[in-house]
Amino acid sequence: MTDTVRPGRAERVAKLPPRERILDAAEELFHSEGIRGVGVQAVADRAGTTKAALYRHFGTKDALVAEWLLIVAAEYASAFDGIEERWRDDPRAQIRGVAAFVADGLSALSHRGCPFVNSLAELPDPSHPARQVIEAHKARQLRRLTAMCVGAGLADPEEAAAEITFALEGAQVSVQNGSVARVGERVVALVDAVIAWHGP
Amino acid sequence: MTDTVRPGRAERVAKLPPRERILDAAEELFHSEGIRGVGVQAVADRAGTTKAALYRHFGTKDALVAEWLLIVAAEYASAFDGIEERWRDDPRAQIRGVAAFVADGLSALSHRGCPFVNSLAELPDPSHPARQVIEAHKARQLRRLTAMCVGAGLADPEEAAAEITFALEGAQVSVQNGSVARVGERVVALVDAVIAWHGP
DNA sequence: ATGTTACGGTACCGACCAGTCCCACACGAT
DNA sequence: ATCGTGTGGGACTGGTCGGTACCGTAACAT
Repeated sequence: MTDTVRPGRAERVAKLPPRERILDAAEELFHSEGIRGVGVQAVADRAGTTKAALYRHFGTKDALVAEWLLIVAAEYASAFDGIEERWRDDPRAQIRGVAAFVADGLSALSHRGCPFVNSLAELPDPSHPARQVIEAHKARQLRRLTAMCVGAGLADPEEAAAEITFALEGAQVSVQNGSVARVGERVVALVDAVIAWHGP
Repeated sequence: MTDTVRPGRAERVAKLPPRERILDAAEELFHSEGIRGVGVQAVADRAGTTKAALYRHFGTKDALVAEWLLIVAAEYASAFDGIEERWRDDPRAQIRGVAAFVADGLSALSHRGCPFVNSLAELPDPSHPARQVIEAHKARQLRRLTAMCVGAGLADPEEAAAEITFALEGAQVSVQNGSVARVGERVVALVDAVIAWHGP
């Protein structure tokens, strides 16, 4: 009775090559359970493949972690692209769009915070291959935010971008421990205030 | 020649009872290497004692983690006490004092961020004994910050306290990845701006 | 002197870890 | 038909993990 035509989870993604399935599984498990809390066997199992295939493609757990974060960084970057595209000549609205994007991400159920921040907490070794991915992503994000602040004509764009970064990161952290309520609205309000504060 | 009178690290703290030495070792190792990255054997070694003694006192690694965080929370609380005492009838200065306190903590070399946030990233299990310690601490800190905002006569103290919390948490996160410069000054500036923004 | 207690030391357990190896099978190209 | 390649399956290694049990001893109270 279990072998009906209804495709199970493993079969739904069975059409993708093993490499993509492994990355999907890593995405899900690393984010929800933590990197060190997930063994490569568990990743291979959820991907419907084996450890051998995993090591054939990535060579190392650390490399898999780095590649996973690289994909997440690309997703963030394309979200930024969409925001810049949508409010093409209104940098102020772009900044608000970024804040709204983060606020939306907060409502994801059982939110575990920013994958980069969590990974940073789990990987204290500065030579870990994932570290440069994280730092590059954060630096790039700050650069884009700074460019938006420049475009918005803010008096001190670097300062404003830094403060907005604090707000966004802080909101993602605060949503993990349930102390602060209505985090989404409040981070948007704070970013708005920062824009107004530095505005022309 | 190695058994001179110069006391080694183990002897410097040898006067403290084993329980305190274990907690000191846990503090150091858990914070710098991460909870899951440190074995109980390593904690016992650095404490100059044995795993047996560690388990006699704490029963479980998880319990040791919880007790460590309890101590850190108490240290934060007493720092808040000192700040409230120092600017006894100037709540606005108290808030700035909190921001300066956090900013000072950022300059600690090889800063690994807030132990509570890092632990949260490492302990996704909501039933972990350390989780309630973390949540209680964060809630308490927000409550005290809100009280300061009330005392300062801010228009919307809950909102202001939440935004200040975002700023402080975000600064601690941002200092881990070196993307943002001058984090200390900037978080103080942001908190100042929030006060002014909500102020009467 | 005697008993109690906490201590340091160590051997040990079962479980899990990252990583390796070999095998049988399905496929596509020639 | 044959070959090479990537695959899923599983056994295996060496090491580390959290946690337990046992022992001899030093400190202290009585």
